[in-house]
Amino acid sequence: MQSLTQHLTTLLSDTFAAAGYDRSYGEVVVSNRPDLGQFQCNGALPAAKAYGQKPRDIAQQIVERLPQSADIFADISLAGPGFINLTLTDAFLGQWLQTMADNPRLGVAAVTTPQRVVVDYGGANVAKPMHVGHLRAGIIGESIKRLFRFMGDDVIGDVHLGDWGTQMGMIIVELAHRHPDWPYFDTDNTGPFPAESPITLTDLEEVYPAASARAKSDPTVMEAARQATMELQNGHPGYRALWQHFVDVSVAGLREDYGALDIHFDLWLGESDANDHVEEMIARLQAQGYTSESQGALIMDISLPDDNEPMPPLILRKSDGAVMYGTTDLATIDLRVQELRAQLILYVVDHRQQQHFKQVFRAAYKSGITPPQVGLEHNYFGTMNGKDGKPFKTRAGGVMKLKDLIQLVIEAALARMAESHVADEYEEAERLEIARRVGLAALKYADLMNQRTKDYIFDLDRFSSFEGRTGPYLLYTTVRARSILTKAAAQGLEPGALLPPTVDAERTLLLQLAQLPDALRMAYETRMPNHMADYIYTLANEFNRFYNACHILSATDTAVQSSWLGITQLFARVSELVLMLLGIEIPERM
RNA sequence: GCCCCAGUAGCUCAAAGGAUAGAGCACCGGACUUCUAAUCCGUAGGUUGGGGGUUCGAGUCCCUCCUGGGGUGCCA
Repeated sequence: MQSLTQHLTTLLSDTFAAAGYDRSYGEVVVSNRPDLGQFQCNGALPAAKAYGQKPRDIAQQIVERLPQSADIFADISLAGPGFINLTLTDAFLGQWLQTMADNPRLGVAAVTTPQRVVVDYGGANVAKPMHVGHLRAGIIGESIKRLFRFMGDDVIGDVHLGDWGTQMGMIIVELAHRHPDWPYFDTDNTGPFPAESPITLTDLEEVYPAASARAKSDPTVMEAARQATMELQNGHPGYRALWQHFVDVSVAGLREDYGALDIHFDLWLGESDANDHVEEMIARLQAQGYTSESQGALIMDISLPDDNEPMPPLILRKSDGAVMYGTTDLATIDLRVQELRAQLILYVVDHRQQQHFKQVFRAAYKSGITPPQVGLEHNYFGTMNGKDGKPFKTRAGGVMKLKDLIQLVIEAALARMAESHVADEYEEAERLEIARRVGLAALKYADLMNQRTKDYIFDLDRFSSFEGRTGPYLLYTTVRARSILTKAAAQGLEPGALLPPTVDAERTLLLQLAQLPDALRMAYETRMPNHMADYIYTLANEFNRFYNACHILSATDTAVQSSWLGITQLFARVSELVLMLLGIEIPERM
């Protein structure tokens, strides 16, 4: 099923073609002048240049060739230098929305050739608690994953933990410093080692910053950390055993944190999972002549003749023998292509990694690890800045923990509920669940509404705001629609066939509902959930206008009433779908 | 130094080269004996950082300058 604008575009394209012009001029978009028409086609203006004619003359020819009967268009007009303004008949609009309502996918066509897509969007690191800086990757990545899945692709979400770099060595060295008596540090000991972790998550949250600080301030500690990292990667039994403990402990905590955000991964792999593949891959790259030695390191040149900036080589193996994340990322791509049969890999990672991914992607294509038809994309997002415009530190301490932030928004939601007394008589458990969903909706929507690629200001007030353009507004509106349907059902009233709209608020709501496929397609093509966030806010706003203008349950005309219930149901279905795609849970009532 | 990104209402953000640059917050004024007022309606708020250029048409594309942020071979 085509979207409404696609349908109209086809119609206009045919008309342009019939008049002897290229089809491409027939694109129809929603009008930015609703006072003049519901849709517009601007094709006559560029066509005028290509064909050496006056734009108004071309537009006039198109207008004359369009079906003048009242079947589709109530009004076709020519304005300004050559804009074609289109307004649909209410009958056609009502009929179109009925078709959408009858469609299980709400008129959203699935992709014709589904692809195996890997979305790499976790970004969390072992041994570090999740903080506010981890929000975006999880929230945006989860939404992209859900959208791709809904569009019909075969999607695998991978958290891809940071579990193999120098930080691991730092922790090992720090623990060796504190507990030299632990069996993991006895070089003669090859195991077995204790099954019980010697360290808890709480311990790690204190150990990591301490380890990081000590390594940074003391070069010999840093050197020891590098050495430990190399030994870990090369299979030092004690280090491996200890490392496995803190990975397990961390992953248990991370599962909880992501679970609390309703973010779920299909794979809990990390950098370390590519390690067994690294040697083979490096050997292959060496044999194929892609590598060279430089300053003791094994590197791969990935510069191109027309680069307008110095492009550093990808360092496959450091001079100390350890590998960095560029190497594990490359090996991970190899595994994803070979074993997961990935056709498209999306990296939802912040924009500071742009050069890194440029390097890795170049290496992947150059070496043939990635065949040309497989897509590698860095769908980067902007950093969260403080009110001073400076980014939050992702490495050093002092940043608000994710758990604290979540707790804070839930408490704000509870306060808001107490204020309006709506939930006073609800059971405690339900009240808490509503607060959880409302708080998380506020948090997630405040993030998703921002354009993915841009930085934005982290402002607690925004995350605990429940009025206007917020997540809770969307929940409230959806719950309100559901509530009407429930009340109607209790009176024996069911949603029925959609009639042509008669009220302005109703008409604009239908037009907005009809844009669902376009909004999803835009978000899908650009991998930007904010297009869905924009859409659903506008839609909810139109529903609330409709709600205020048309009192459904007291409507006297039963056919109109059942049509309005039909519209309400369609709105609820669309809203539930889009909120699901944004990763936002809706309460039963609020 | 070089390379990316951003600069739009008091604040936070929108605006596939199209007509009169739009929302939310905050401010001011209206609408609940009626389906949940976490709602709706209205007023006000702008030489889109400066300057040049391309175009029938520029917030959007090009050049240049200013400001801020990020990246820039052995952290991630």
